[in-house]
Amino acid sequence: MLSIGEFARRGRVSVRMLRHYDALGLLRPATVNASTGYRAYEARQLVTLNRVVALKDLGFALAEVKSIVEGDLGIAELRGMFRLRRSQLQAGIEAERARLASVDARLRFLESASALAGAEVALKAVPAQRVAQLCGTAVGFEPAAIAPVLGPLFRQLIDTLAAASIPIVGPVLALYEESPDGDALQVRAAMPIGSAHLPDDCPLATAELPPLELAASVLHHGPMDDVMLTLEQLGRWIDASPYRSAGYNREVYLHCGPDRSHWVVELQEPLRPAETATQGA
Amino acid sequence: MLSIGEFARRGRVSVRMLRHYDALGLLRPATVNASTGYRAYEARQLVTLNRVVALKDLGFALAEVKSIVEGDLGIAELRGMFRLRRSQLQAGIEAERARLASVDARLRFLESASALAGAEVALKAVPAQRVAQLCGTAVGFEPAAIAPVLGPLFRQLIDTLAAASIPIVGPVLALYEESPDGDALQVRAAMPIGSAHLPDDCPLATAELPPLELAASVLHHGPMDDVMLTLEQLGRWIDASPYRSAGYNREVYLHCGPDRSHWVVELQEPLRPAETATQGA
DNA sequence: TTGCTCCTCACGTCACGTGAGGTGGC
DNA sequence: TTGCTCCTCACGTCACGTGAGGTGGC
Repeated sequence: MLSIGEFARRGRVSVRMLRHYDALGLLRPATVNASTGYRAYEARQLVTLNRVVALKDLGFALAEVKSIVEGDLGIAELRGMFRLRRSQLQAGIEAERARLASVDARLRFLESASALAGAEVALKAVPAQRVAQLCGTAVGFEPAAIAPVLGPLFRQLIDTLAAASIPIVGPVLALYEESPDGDALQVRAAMPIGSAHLPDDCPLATAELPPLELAASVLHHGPMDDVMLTLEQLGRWIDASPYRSAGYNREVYLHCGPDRSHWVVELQEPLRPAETATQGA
Repeated sequence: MLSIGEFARRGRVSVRMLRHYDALGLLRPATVNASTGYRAYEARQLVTLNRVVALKDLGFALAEVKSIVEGDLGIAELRGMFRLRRSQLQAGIEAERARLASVDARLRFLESASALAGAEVALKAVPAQRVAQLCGTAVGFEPAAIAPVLGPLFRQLIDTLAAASIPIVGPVLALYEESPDGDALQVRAAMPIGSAHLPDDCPLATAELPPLELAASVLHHGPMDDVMLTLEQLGRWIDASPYRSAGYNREVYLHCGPDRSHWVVELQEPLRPAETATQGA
């Protein structure tokens, strides 16, 4: 028989953990002294303790560990628990990898001199353009919600124009508007087509994009997942300028080949002078 | 100005989170109605909210998020935080991968018929053997603590015997004993050498391994990281038998090539009859 | 008046860590 | 008597979720 301290040392766990497992009914001491309350464990209980620790280390909650070690689960239920845990682990690894990629992007950003100066933000005017366009709706405002909407729109737009032999006169654009209920984002994919005429059976709409009298322009390099970093830089530049944002920014896809890390996208944020600013929502 | 409900919907967060961020001083509403306590946010605060959410999603604690968004960190400190987070993420991914491998091993184990029957556990007697041996100390009892100790011992043992041209008469063994203070594990790598004579300058010791009059034997297939599963199976078999464990098991490395998933290791657990059993610690 | 939104406590979550305050055996 | 180990509360951790109980504007 081992005292709780001995048992804890042998099992490489804390005394507090053993008391906790006792309280949960997960691992009860073999005997408890009725007068002193001292717990006593048998050496063979180390096997159970090791199982508990191993299962806990796999990420099971103690309630799950309890049902597993108590052996009142059928083989099918056991398999179910482990399969569930496996899929959770896989999903967790994927999520962590995405986080790591994002942290890496921020580090690259911090280490590039551009992050310090923000020197490439420039004021410009954007002329009106005639475009062929397609619309969609994204459920969120973040890049991960927009990409799966915008991607297919771009593809359909390009394929349709190519099939109709419409000449393209500039890089493809993305434009955003709030949806009426304010909960979603209207996404617009647009391609400049000059004065070209669309065939009657064409599923695309034409539109006249209004000019931007005054816009802040900056180039984003890399995958659009990281565009928030460049947008933050743009936001800081605008905050320090005598202007304020006057709406959602346009995206001009200057270079978008198969390697997403080499994309170049111009962000054009419409501006208005600060004195009359009422922040566009 | 937006009510807390509006702001929460736009920012895709809960109202409770906004109140929490207010309480922490992480994101204060632009104004608070002095009589009603109603919070009011400006639309431009959505930018800050999005930064907060993005940083939180990267796994930063709210206190860290606060110091980052407040901008009172130098570029070096920022870099330090992101580098730390990166290494934490990398370590976390590695740990999750190890867990996943372990869960997979358990699933394979559950799905193999052997897990159900445990039929290959057998009683046997192990004769005495003369061995050359090397000893080491592992800081823990788990496979991950033992492997880095045992591996080099095996390699040194095999290399030394080969250099001395000592013929080997059986598979290599591992034996375990508790260290005197009970906190660590003595690890012994042993190679049967029959009656061969070791040269005087040989760093190896010879020893006579005592026989095991009665042992439970089972084969473990796969990497030793998963040996606990087979040991559990062995433990259940012994529990159901009229015997009890009488010490640490020996490991006989029958097949241990470069592909660890094809290893075959016999586990030999010394037994004594249950009636006289006092569990050897 | 009925809904709806807003408010402030305050408890619960999860697996313990960490004292506080006290007791029992060498 | 002094250490050492053991005991039982009970609060703190972290980022909120979830009521409870109440108020203000349409």
